Amino acid sequence: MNTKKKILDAALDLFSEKGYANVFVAEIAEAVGIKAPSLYKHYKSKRDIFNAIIEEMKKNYNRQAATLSIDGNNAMSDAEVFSAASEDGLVKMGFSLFSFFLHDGYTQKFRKMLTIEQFHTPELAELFTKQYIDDSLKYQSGIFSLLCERGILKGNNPQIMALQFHSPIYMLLTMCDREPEREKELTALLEQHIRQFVRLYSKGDHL
Amino acid sequence: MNTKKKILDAALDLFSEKGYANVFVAEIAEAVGIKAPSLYKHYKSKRDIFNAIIEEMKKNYNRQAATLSIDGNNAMSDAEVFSAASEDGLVKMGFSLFSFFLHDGYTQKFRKMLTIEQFHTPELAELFTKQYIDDSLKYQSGIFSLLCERGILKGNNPQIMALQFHSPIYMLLTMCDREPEREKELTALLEQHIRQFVRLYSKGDHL
DNA sequence: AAATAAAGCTAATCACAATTAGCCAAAGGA
DNA sequence: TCCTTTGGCTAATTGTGATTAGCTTTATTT
Repeated sequence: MNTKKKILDAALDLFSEKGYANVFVAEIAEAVGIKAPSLYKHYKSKRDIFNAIIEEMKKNYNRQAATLSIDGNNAMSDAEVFSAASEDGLVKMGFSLFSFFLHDGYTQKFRKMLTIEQFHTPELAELFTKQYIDDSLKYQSGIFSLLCERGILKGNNPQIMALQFHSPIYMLLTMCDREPEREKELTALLEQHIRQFVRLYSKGDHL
Repeated sequence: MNTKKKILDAALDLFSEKGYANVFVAEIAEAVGIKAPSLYKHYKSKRDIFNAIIEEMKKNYNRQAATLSIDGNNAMSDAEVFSAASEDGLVKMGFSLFSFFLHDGYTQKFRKMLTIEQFHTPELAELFTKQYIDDSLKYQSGIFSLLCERGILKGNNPQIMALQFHSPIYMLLTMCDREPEREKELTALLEQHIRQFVRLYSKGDHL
């Protein structure tokens, strides 16, 4: 039931592995358990399926962003500040971010699909940068800004702190996307990065 | 003259913008100034052109890597150590790396092409990670290792230092690939990142 | 229960794009 | 100069893969 949704899932699955142009509508149909022409009862073209995926993922993202205020437009609760205040707290935060992005099926597939299709239109390029970089940086800037204000970390440029915190995580993530068998090794690096980061920005610490 | 080479150039140009599957052989031919069937006097198929690009770029890369010992297997000269020792030295090094990768035509096009095609085969995924991440990290680890040994920087984990130095640079690079109009803004961030990085790893510095 | 809509199927169609056939002109070595 | 190779062209060929036509069945509405 709900074939329309199943089509999107199957298509995302295939697009994320092979790219839009290398997927046949017949493949999508087969994955759903119907024949190719039947797809056209639900979507008017292959492109239309692709666009629907984008719209759906945008919607999800914006919903998430609104509740988590991940788009950087909102303050943190005291509980959140507290949990990010310690080295272990930041490790936990980094890991959960990393793990979610890496293992959540939709998130990973959508990221891979956008990676492949990002140069196809400027809109996709912007979406990519917004979702995976700019918004994350804004959100984390907010956190670091608070941590500095409260004297928990030193530093006067939260934006750069966010860049330095986030980009290694993101890089390790994309490496796992390409070579999943390296996950263990790369997770170890992730932890070392975060611990080092905290020590660097801790007051009076000498590494 | 040397149509064979011109074909590779034109193909790389197109593949890097639209991806392999979205480029017609007729387009490549037109860019070269010949008709599609004439291409087959030089390469036996479209795929063959793609493979030739990969081989050519691999060769170039290995040549470069050998002379620069960028693959991390070689020591630095004293002059290089010296030039990397100061804040301005590292800024310069980061900028020249960034600028080369961003503006060198072949380098940028090849990176974009690999980005699009990376999930097509495991070989391409490995090539991507090797060229743009692992080798850079090894190389920079070597540098930071030296700088630490000589007491110029503090820190005991050159690999993580390299990760923290390199990944923001790489992230800003990919952002410029997607949205070239942001180059100025992103270059400013690059400089701030490097200066901050040096201060963090400087002995007895208080940000 | 009749009527209509929704969703599936098989069998075309249609378009397009890679590749091959076969011809011709220029280049260059014997 | 003749012969062969090289690289180009036009005109097929071929395969394929998205989409449409038109029919059937199932579900929904009245």
